[in-house]
Amino acid sequence: MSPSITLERITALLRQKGYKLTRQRRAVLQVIVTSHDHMTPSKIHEKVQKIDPSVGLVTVYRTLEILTGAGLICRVHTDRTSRSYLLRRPHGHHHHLICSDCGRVVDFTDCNLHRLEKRLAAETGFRTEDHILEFFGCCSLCQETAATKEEDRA
Amino acid sequence: MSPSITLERITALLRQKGYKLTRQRRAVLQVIVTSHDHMTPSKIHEKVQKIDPSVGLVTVYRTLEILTGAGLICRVHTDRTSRSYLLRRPHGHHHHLICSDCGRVVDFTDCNLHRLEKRLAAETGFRTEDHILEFFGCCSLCQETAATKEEDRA
DNA sequence: ATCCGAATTGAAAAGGATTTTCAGTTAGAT
DNA sequence: ATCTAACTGAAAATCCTTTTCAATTCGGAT
Ligand SMILES: [Mn+2]
Ligand SMILES: [Mn+2]
Ligand SMILES: [Zn+2]
Ligand SMILES: [Zn+2]
Repeated sequence: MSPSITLERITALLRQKGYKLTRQRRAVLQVIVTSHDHMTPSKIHEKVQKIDPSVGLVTVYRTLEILTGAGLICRVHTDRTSRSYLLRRPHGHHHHLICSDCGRVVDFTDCNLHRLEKRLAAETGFRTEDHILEFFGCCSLCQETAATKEEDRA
Repeated sequence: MSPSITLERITALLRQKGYKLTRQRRAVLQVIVTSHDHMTPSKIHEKVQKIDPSVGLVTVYRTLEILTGAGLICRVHTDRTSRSYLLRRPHGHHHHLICSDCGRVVDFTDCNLHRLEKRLAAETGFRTEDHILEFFGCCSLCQETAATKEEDRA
């Protein structure tokens, strides 16, 4: 079992990489660590401003770039125009189950695409090096909520 | 074997849907039908202008929207900021093998993710409804090119 | 072949996301 | 406490995409 990603662990890693731990960065980190949803830079900024209204959107962008470079956050792939980020919880290769209702993301690590990759290589001559895989749907919490509403109506 | 997607077939379908077949739209269609690469609106515009320099970028965007609505083109999911489109060759649900060297896209239809979806539903309670799956790598042509260069050096 | 009206067009402006610039501020080593 | 490179916010610049609007064009009706 790998250790969970805590604020302390992240700040230690950033400090180790030579980054300063500013008031602004702490606020951005706090927002990201305490959320299970994927969030756009703008949404993160909105939440950060509740902690510290003086933090600018540009600083959010800059912090997200650092965190991406350090492998501490993931981007989720959606059809939206703006990017969307999330704390990287599993350390290695993994994928996301994204709730279309609430934005919650559940991670999974075992995608088992080797067989498919091998078949495609044989059929098309294509040598695969990487892949994107994201599932969209409804998380268990939102299913419960929907079920409860259904009951109330009865 | 489903019939191949020809320019005639597409224009017939658009006309049937009540769209006018303008000079500009014909140019955009020609560019898309004759390419196996995914292309950004800007790249498409560039190619369209070689056929007809008077066509504006805005018209390319508008035509892409119509073609998307009619299910005649696909978007590919990459890390780039701008969108990228491609003629939709398989009719139904399918995915892409995208060459990182030349941009060529090879389609495949049989993703076989049902088992994985079932396992994830059992493990996480998540009910999946849709997914994105794209492979990145090197197409057979670019592998040959690379191999030839390697030989020449010897 | 000509006419007509709605659909379509290009140019320009607006919009939205992200990046760059720059002068002032600050974290953290000494 | 001092110092300096790293960091910051505001504003401007860049991209990509959409909207607006007056002029043009397609294609059905004459
Ligand atoms: Mn992730
Ligand atoms: Mn496709
Ligand atoms: Zn949910
Ligand atoms: Zn290639």
